[in-house]
Amino acid sequence: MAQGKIYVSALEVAERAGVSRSAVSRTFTPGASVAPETRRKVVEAAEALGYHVNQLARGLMRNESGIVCLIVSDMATPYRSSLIKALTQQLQNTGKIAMLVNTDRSDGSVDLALRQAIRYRADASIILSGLPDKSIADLCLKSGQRLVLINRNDDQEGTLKINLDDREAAGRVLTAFVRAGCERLAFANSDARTPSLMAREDGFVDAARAHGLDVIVERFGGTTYESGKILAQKLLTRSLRPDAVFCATDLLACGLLDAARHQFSLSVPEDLCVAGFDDIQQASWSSYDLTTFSQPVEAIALEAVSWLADEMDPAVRQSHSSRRLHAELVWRGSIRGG
Amino acid sequence: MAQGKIYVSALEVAERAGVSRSAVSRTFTPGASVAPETRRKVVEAAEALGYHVNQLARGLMRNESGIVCLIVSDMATPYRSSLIKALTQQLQNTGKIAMLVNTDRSDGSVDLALRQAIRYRADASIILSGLPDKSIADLCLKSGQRLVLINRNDDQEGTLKINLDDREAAGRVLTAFVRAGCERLAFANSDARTPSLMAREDGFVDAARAHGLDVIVERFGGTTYESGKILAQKLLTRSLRPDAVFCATDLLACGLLDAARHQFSLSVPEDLCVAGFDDIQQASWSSYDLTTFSQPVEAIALEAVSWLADEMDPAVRQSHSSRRLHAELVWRGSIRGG
DNA sequence: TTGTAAGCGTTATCAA
DNA sequence: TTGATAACGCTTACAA
Repeated sequence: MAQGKIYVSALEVAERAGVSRSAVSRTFTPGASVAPETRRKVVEAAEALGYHVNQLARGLMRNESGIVCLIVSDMATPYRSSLIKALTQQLQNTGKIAMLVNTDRSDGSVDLALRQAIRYRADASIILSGLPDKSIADLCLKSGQRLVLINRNDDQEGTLKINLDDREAAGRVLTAFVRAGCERLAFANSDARTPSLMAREDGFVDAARAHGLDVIVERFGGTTYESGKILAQKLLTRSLRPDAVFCATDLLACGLLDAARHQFSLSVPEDLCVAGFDDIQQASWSSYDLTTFSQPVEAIALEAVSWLADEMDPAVRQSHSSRRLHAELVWRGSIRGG
Repeated sequence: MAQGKIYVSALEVAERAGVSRSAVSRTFTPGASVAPETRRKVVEAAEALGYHVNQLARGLMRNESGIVCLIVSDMATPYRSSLIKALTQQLQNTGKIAMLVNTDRSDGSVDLALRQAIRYRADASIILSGLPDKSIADLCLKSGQRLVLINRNDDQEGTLKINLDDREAAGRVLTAFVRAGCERLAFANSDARTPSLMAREDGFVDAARAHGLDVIVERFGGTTYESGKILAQKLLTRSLRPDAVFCATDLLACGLLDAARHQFSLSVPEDLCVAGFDDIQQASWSSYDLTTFSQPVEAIALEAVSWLADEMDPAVRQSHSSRRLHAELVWRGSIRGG
């Protein structure tokens, strides 16, 4: 039990300033009418006393906590952490504050996180990984909490879904591979089967088929560097070795590249063309120099936060509940003939 | 204004269960005395209604919000994000929840973050970057909010300071360099001059001097990959080229390694030995294979969180207010003769 | 073990 | 513009 928390209250400020507590309240409520002289006295007293509005109480009254809950797994990953950074920053810019909840791969863990969001009466929850149970998501929505899903698709009504044009992006890599003269194509995926990963895979396979080409698909583990190395083993030991691999994420691509060069002594892009997805920092490092797609993290964060800030009636909100953002191809040296 | 948030309250649960609201409250208060039959009725009603305790109201009454504020800059960086992950996880394990505040390099930004922590009546704040103004830190402490400083040193009383044995670690790299037969030593640092970075630098320089060796010190920019590349330019174009560089962080080391190999065509560790600090993921990637020091993130998080959970009177807490953790040398291939 | 009632620090309503 | 007063949803003596 944390003891002895003794913050100064509006009442003390009011007494010191010689005004009513309502005057104090108004002084700290943007847009409330308070005489300049009164405001001055209040501000002075507040500063002298070290007064800070109690957001717990304010949230209770206003029915608006200012809290937005970020629900994430694998948050130490380059892409995830950059998204978290963008989101917290944008939230702060609009006067909100981020609460961060870690989830693991287990099914109920998103639900648990959402329950925590409800307990703290978060104004909204942004889900970066996993998918909540329908019943708990419904509870959030019914309670007036907004829900944003990033890179998942789900038919929940009243939520904002932000996605990329993964399928189309996959088609663009294929074109690049074909132009580079590649013929034996492969796709390296994790076995997680999340919507965005599958969209990249399907998009690539379909586009290849349209060109009359086949794709070797391998899936393994999570979207990690280590999985990338293993996928390299599986792909590069084949009798008909692929000459182009599209990796579902940059992390996979980095692992695959390292294995290709150091274990299989292949030259990139001469012997093997590689593309990734996410444009994490490391993709630009000269050891990788990876051609990839940039995740528009700032744009994603902006979409999410401005949708949250938007005051619109539920009907309108619903009709604007899905955003598709563009993943830009970032040309680097891992595909021939950029 | 978020409208229409309509959560079910304890009163509604009480009515449905046919008990008083205090019975409901007690049911959700661990260790409160309530008859099994009453509890059953309450739990049933709560589940049917989708009731969740309002932490805003509970925090107001109990004078304990359950919120811990994490104050961080450069949170998308590998080391920082892994520390954030460990902290949020451990906090969740003890029933607390993390609030995340982004700071930039500017001076007042930590103060602003701390003010936010005060407004939400956070039980504690953990500062990972920057240093608060004494007056505001005092306000936190006086208000009963606990303060944890990671990798900063400051003489604030009543705060927990967690540090590593940076100086000693630096001495251990020096020994390794000397054993490897290196003679022209260099230290690559950012110009940020934070306590831990300076401790590594000073420790290295002093240890070298004790061996009768000089150290070329270069400082530039932030602790980033790009700075590492620039530092490589500065160090490796010297007429007497260093044959060993200790980099203040792994990110610097990665940049320096890439420049050394790709721009200066040097072999590591044959022509140049390199060591880093932090043991970020990328240090273990085969393109880097960097000898470095591991940041004991889990141990750091554990120290912080258990100190927060500890109920002790202020006097005792003060005498236990500083922890020094050990940074373990992780041997990889960037120094000869491991 | 249970219920009643007071109080936590705010804001919103409504006269003045 | 200002001040009293009633909420907000909860916990916690205190009494039953």
